[in-house]
Amino acid sequence: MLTLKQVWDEETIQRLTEKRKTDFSSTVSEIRLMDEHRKKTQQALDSCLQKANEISKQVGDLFKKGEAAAANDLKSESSALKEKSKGLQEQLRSAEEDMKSLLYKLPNVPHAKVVAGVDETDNEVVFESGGIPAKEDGLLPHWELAKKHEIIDFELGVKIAGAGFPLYIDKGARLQRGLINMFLDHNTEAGYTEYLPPLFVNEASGIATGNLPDKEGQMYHMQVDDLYAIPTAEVPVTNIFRDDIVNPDKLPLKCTAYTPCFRREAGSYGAHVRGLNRLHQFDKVEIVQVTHPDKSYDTLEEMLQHVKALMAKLELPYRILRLCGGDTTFASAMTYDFEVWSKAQDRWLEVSSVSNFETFQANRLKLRYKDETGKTQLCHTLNGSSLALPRIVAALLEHNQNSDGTVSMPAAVIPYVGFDKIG
RNA sequence: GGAGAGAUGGCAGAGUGGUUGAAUGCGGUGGUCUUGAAAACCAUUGUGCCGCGAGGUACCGGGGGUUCGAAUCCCUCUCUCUCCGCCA
Repeated sequence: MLTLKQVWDEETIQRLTEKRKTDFSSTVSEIRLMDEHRKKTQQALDSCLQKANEISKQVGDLFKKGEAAAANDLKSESSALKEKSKGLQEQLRSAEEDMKSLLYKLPNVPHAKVVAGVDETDNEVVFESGGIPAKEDGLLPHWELAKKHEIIDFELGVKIAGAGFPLYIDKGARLQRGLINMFLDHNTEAGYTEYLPPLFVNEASGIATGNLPDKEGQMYHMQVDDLYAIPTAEVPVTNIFRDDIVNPDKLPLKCTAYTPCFRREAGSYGAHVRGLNRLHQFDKVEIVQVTHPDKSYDTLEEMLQHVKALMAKLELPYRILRLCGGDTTFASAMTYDFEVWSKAQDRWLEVSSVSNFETFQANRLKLRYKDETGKTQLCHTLNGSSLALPRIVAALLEHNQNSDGTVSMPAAVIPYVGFDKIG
């Protein structure tokens, strides 16, 4: 959520409008109006309460002195004030609520470097690891390779749970486990602290990360206990720092966590969701950083390099996009997407998204630090996948298939999975 | 699932209607002392909102009520702990 200061700042709103190519002016002016109303109400309420407090003291004194008659006169005055304050309090509460729901409507302001744009066609390719490999005949898509080698069974997954819940078997299962370990090691070696968080979160956590109340339909909800299955480790990990005022000497905070991720993906069907392309349950290793505002773009760059190094170990063709304003996710100020090339599907697959949220998340989380002058300031938060498993596995299988039908493992993966070949 | 206890500042822990934003201890920060450190001593040490500021106001798990006045009394919700049962 944007801060009120940002909403009042003309330049900021201009950039928001320009970069996302969307007109937010009506929401902005509503918020500003509501903010002024809120301030006035607050002032009226405070002075009303101040009077009431003074009278209460006087009444106490009068009773002590035994002047009951005078005290009773003041009592009625106080009652009137109380009535008035009740109304004001109600006004203030509803003004604050209205303002909040209006604020929730505004997405983050893209960074100045982000290009203005509407959708993915405006995204910039900022890095390519070596170009798209030439087309070959007879390549099998990963779901056929998975079937052939009996390493992922989608039908059995349907039997047990439903579509989008694959069953990994034997080397397929070991590949998952090995990759998770490899990714986590890569992160902890770079100084990230490993967490194993709860896979279900309460409502407060969902609200703090912005998954609730709006995107409710995207998460699995356990009604009996009112818990939500996490769509990403970002939710529990970020909530570690909810309502925190951290010591600035401790920044940056670097966290990594492996979790399964659960997504309802309501309304997405068709050829593009085949195989491992889009699932209801998948595994992902996440990295999260909390930084000083001055450092967050250096950190974003560092995270980019970090994920690049991991991609290099996997030896897959990939590229990095810097998303344009309109394609940058709601909470993000700058996002880089990593995409691997799917050789058999002949298309790019997103495997990581690295974002700087600046204060957008921290504001809702109330994640702050104390600056040199002792004032509390919002931290910046960043996160990224390093990496999401399914599409990596898809690309890995397709990219490394040999003419005899077997699939080789990249050198860096072999010690983690304990085999060099499938089939 | 049954029975009971509790929820107060970074932590521990007082406070049962009137300068209590809250004793005390620990921790943190600054200082004195010291070659340095420790110890000791002194001071300081929550957050939000409104206000240029002085200052005001709110917050003792959440919500509601009683009262001129509530951390303190009442109702309600949530959570935590202990014992029993069940169980990886």
